[in-house]
Amino acid sequence: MEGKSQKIRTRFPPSPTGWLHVGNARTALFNYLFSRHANGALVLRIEDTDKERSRKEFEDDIIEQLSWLGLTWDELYRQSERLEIHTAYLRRLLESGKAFYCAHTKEELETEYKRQVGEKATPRHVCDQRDKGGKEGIIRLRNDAKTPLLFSDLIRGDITFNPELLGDISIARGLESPLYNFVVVVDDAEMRITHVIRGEDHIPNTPKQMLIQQALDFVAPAYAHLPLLLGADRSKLSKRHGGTAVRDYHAVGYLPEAVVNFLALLGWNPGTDRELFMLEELVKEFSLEKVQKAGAVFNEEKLAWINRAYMRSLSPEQLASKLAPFLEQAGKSGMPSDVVKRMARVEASRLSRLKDIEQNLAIYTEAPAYNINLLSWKGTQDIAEIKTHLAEVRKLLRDIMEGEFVLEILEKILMPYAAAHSKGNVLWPLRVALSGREASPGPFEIMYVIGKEETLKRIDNALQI
RNA sequence: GGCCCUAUCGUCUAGUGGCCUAGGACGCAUGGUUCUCAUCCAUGUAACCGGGGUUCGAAUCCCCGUGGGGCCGCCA
Repeated sequence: MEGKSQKIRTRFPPSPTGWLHVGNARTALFNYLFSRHANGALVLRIEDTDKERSRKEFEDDIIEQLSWLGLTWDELYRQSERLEIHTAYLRRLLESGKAFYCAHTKEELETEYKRQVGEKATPRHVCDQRDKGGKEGIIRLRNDAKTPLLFSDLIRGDITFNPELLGDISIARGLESPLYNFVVVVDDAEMRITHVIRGEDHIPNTPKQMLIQQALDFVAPAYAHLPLLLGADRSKLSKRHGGTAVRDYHAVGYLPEAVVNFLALLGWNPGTDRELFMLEELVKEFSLEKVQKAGAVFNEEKLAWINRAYMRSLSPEQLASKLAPFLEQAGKSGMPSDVVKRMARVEASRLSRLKDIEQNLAIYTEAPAYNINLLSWKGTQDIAEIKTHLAEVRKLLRDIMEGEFVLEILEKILMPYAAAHSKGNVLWPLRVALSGREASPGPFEIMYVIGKEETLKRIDNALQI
């Protein structure tokens, strides 16, 4: 049968009150994967009803990071631009008597709250001023519901709440200032959202939103509550766990493909042993049935491993161009592009993140200074022997043409000599002469990157010691 | 405290009653390749929270504990 079913529509509703959080990015990703998989639409909704805390730069960051990750959306809304709609629905509720102005002061509510907590009762506010017809104070939804509220979560199954524990739900500070639970319900309905996929921390909001839906005669969307992203201590991932902003990972040179891949694997699995997936492949494989119920610890080691895998799959040219911004940051934007390309080839297996290039950068950009004792392999060689080997190597290198100064040829020409004198005796001093370091890429690799002229210069420097 | 969610190696997870002496990956350890570092390869390390049921048979189903988490705003 031809499906008459409505098109699937999901939404991602961040509030622009901070840099885009990785947990939110994952929620966005799952919404993206679910809707794209079903050929549906994704709505990006900026929830900026809190004027005090919302900032344009955070909204810009949300857009920038989502774009960086390769996530796209079909419609964009700003809640602040929809006030008339919200106010109209608020009026409707007020006029029908389903909502009322609650005149209790903050102090009174606080006293009530403390009393309830003291009595070990559920904190809630059942207003005794409902029918006073007041025109001031916050607007609450009249909640007389007695029968259990049930919804069937796509990930967790049936979840039931006792509505009597909710009290009269606050839905607005006033006609012009609607609150979260109310706005979400109105916007989801207005935007014809079919599936609400959000963090598990929203489960307690769901019954409140259902009550509002009922008052407004809206059909409830399907719900899927995702497991939370956790810190190492297994509590909800937050700023105190360190880098939680997508931009932080962006800034140190994680590849967007790696971040997406890693985030997808947090709380979801393909049902096979495969671990590396590009975004399009995730779209194809994704299903809510494979989503985990328990929280997942955000483990940067695994992210780094995935990132290395993606970086190694890049060609030297591709890696070089991704490295460019980081070289600029390190003040080395003047490096010739062919040198950068060769460096990319050599460093590819040594980087976890693009920014790590800083660690070895000096090897390629400046002649080394080092302790003369370091030139001796395992401390067994004397200066004379070291110089003999370096001089011999220099002779061999001198006859190689500029254009043939590549890994394969360098190795072919020098290895026989090195092997004849026990490799370490030749290669260690050579490598130290070139790098000045105890640990570094190999001598052939360094020579390949810095070229013939610089190579000879560095050997000469060592010879003069 | 109340309500709700949840529970397999340190971490991410496979497992939907027998194929499980529980598989993969990250990490870690050891060995190999190797002038050092890294890569790569091999091997190893390590888990079904506890107790009751149900069943011929439970990691898998049920119950009760316990642990962990989330939420209890005139924030979202």
